[in-house]
Amino acid sequence: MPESSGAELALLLLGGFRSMVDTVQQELAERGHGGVRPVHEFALRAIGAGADTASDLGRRLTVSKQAAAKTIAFLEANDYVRRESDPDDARRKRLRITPRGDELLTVGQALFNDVRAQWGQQIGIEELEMLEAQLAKLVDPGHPRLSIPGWLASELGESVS
Amino acid sequence: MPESSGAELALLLLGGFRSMVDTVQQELAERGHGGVRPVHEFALRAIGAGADTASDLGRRLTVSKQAAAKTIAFLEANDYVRRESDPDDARRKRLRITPRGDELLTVGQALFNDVRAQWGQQIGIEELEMLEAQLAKLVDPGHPRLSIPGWLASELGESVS
DNA sequence: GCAGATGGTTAACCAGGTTGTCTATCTGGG
DNA sequence: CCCAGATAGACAACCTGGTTAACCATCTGC
Repeated sequence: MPESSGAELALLLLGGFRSMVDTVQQELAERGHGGVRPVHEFALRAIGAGADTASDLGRRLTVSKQAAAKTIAFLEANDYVRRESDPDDARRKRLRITPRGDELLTVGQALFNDVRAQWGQQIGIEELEMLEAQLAKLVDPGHPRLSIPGWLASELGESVS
Repeated sequence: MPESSGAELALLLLGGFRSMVDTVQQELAERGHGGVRPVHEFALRAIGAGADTASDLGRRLTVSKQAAAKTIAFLEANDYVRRESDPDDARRKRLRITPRGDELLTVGQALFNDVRAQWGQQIGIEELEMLEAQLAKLVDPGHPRLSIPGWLASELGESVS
């Protein structure tokens, strides 16, 4: 069997993902957001989409609340979110995105879109859209756990505004 | 337009990769290769392709020789490779794939191809081939890092343990 | 023949996840 | 009204894959 091996396809997909993410990460670093990784941006997006406590964020990311807390710790330490106590429930620490956090989301989104636009130039926008459509057909039929689209696609669609 | 955000595309790529890899990994486990993860298979492939020492493997996977050594340790412990001393260079421990390792490669390849074939049925084989061709155009072939970043590696890990 | 490159090992550490345990705080049924 | 149980969060120990750094043994080239 010649060049079209399934393993190669897998590597292509991973390579594509990495390529996008690496580019965005690097540009982000050059814009004053060094150290930010995709996982942080995704978490921030989930917070923007309504996950206002650590436990809640954990649920949305299908990750333990402790893991979510660690991510939040990073976001707080870097002034992307603030944690303020909830007057209605003393157990909770409500999460609020800071202006800097908003800025990160905006810039991040724009950078991802830039990469995508770049790709569109390389292979043609229509081809790119077809690629997306077909990938969506293949990926969406949800794999059991956290095939990503489930927990993120909705949040990703909407801007944080 | 939420429809075509770059971030979403990135997630689609990741989702596609994960989807393939999860499937293969699961099938592998059912065929007596439990605990094997993509990184192991890729490493084994690299060894098969000529990486016959730990340092060499590290270079091919763009990973430190120490990291490569850890992977090799797993492969050796599970009887996928053997390490034998090199008569021509006492520093080296040459890597040789065992029959079981060969079997893993064969089965793994077949499983990946199965998934790919499945995808071909879902969206049409021609469409799939086009998708591959375009992806290949986009992914820098000179930068084919196989290495999986830590934050992703954990996602690829088995939660069974 | 020796300086320097190279292979391998070990150790300390990091990042992000996990589970388990503990406290404080809500909440609902008797 | 009160206590059992659920929930939020914090902390600790541990796992997995990576990273550097340091070190020894062994080649290699001038």
